[in-house]
Amino acid sequence: MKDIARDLGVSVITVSKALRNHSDISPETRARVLKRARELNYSPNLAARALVTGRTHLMGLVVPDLVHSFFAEIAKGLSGILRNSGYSLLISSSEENPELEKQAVDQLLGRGVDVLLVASAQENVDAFQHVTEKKVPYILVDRSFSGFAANFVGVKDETVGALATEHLISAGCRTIAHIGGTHISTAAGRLEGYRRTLSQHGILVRPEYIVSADKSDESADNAGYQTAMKLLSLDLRPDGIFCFNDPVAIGAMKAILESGLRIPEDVALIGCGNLHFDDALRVPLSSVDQRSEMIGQRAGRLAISLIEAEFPVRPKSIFLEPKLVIRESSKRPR
Amino acid sequence: MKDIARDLGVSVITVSKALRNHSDISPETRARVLKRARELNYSPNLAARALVTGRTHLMGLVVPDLVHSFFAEIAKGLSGILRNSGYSLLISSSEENPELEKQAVDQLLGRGVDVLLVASAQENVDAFQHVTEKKVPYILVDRSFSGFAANFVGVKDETVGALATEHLISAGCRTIAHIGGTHISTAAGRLEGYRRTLSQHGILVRPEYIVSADKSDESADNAGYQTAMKLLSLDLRPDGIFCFNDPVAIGAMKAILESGLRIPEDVALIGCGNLHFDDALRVPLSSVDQRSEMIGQRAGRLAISLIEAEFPVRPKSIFLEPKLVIRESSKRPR
DNA sequence: TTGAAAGCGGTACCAA
DNA sequence: TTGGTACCGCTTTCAA
Repeated sequence: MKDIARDLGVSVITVSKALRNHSDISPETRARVLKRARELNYSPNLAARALVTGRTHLMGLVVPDLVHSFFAEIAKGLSGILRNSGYSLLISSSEENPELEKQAVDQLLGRGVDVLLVASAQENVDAFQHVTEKKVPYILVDRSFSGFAANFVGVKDETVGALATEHLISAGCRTIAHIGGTHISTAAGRLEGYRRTLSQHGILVRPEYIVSADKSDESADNAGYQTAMKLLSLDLRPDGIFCFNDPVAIGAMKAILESGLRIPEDVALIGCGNLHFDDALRVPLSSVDQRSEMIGQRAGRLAISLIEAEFPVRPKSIFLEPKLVIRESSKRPR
Repeated sequence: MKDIARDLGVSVITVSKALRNHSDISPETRARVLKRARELNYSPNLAARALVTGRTHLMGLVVPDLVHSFFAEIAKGLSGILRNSGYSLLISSSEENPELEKQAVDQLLGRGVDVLLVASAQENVDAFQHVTEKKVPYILVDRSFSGFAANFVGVKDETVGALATEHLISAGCRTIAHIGGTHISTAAGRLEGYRRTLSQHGILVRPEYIVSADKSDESADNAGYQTAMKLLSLDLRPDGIFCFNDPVAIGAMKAILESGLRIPEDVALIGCGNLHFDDALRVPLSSVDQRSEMIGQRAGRLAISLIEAEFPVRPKSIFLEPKLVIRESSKRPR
């Protein structure tokens, strides 16, 4: 900037203003500045700008697992919105570990991100009080905390659970099990949708049909495999299994087939997330699409609006409509 | 910092030094400073620090596709190494588009990243001259440019191609086709390995067996599907197909099965990347593992060493050993 | 329409 | 071992 100013015989301030399209600069001065800036291949020092404006133009995203393509798709959607917005994206993975998530959030806050987006692995909301104190706006993505008002983008998990369960029922299943997750809102919501739908259809909700794939010490598909095996060994074997996500469903698929059972004839199967390769699985997997990429996009737009809001705004929840995707794993002959 | 200094009756400089474990501060002063800093929940303004030191402690990673789990795993490995290192990771996706990649790189350079890691979608190395000028160290990941000396972490693609082809031959295939990619080093290297191995075994390299899945206008699996269909309609149908990555192989798998052929009896299939869910596919897919997560880890360590090097160091290539993973898709009865 | 002065929150250099 | 001064590169406020 100094160089440009010197070369043109104007002040640094003038250059600064011209570069940012400030109103009170004559068109010709601006043109000259822009020209020289291009010639010198100038690009502003964002750290310096951040120091004085207090805005870093950095966004932080924390996901439980980058390799789970559901979250990768969210990141992709977000990344697309941010392109050409002037914002850069810091991504951290918590590995589904609440403690690591806290560290990641702290690191991002220390970085001075303008906004934080988190698909949280926390069991409760305590960790976010801390974020609120720092006055950094944040958005919960995919996973929320019941009874806690915060910006949120995702689907209504009860609807997800209801859609999946309803579908299994209409496919002729009557003994429907559910493999859920632990501690997180998505698990609770989907379970609730499952329960409600069964009840509405006058189907008994059996406690032994509700199990959770605890993946604290193993991968999701492994957990799904183990859990499904238990379900299949019950006296009254379920004829349909609704899994709270696709990786778990993949594990369950393996368990069912290894037990010599057919999908969907003996056991119908449905997951959540509609991963890109669901179609190419051993048995193409039915799933509830959660609009993962769209979640990222909407979250990105909301994030920008939050940053640019003059005053703190009331938390806003954006609910996307989940969509049933039916594939072989649940197409039962009537 | 000012507050701490005031509270303790020392200078800001003393605080600064104490906080950074600078040698010439008395242990007791340091202890007092640390204590007060903790009480005040102080965290340094990284933008300010970056401004004066010229180091942002930011790393930039550009990948062609976040949703392709091969790259997600690289990001995961990298992210793991960076945890607690004081570095944060900016991630951008180029969507396999050279132009978008350039933009992403420029944005990251503008951000002042201390180092850049790129799995490049460029056809040639021109775009990196630009990076070199900025004197920002960078590492090519997975994909390199032939004859261009740069830091690199990945596998030797010729070995990958050789491993896969060798395996198909030993599985009894004699008419082996290859679905490659376009313009990038990995595609060229794997093709070369394929050629060389066939020749070594005295098998004719037929041009009509070498096709490329151009995914400029469609997804990789779709491209794989289309391309495989062409191969299957040849007069002399191949009895084995080596695909240059797993998404393409998934498309090819679909094509083969839809054509009423069996895998591996009629056509054996192998891909590259060893994606996590290869095991759960319609036909479990043989693949060459490229140690994706390890690539991320090694790249991360190299990146840190590059930043901390006093003097520019000679570019270093780290080659990991690819590993054959045999699954149903290539287990042919002898 | 332009520019001077001040300062954002730190750190480096050198003197005390 | 401690601290003063200057400055990193930019923006904001206000005066010219």
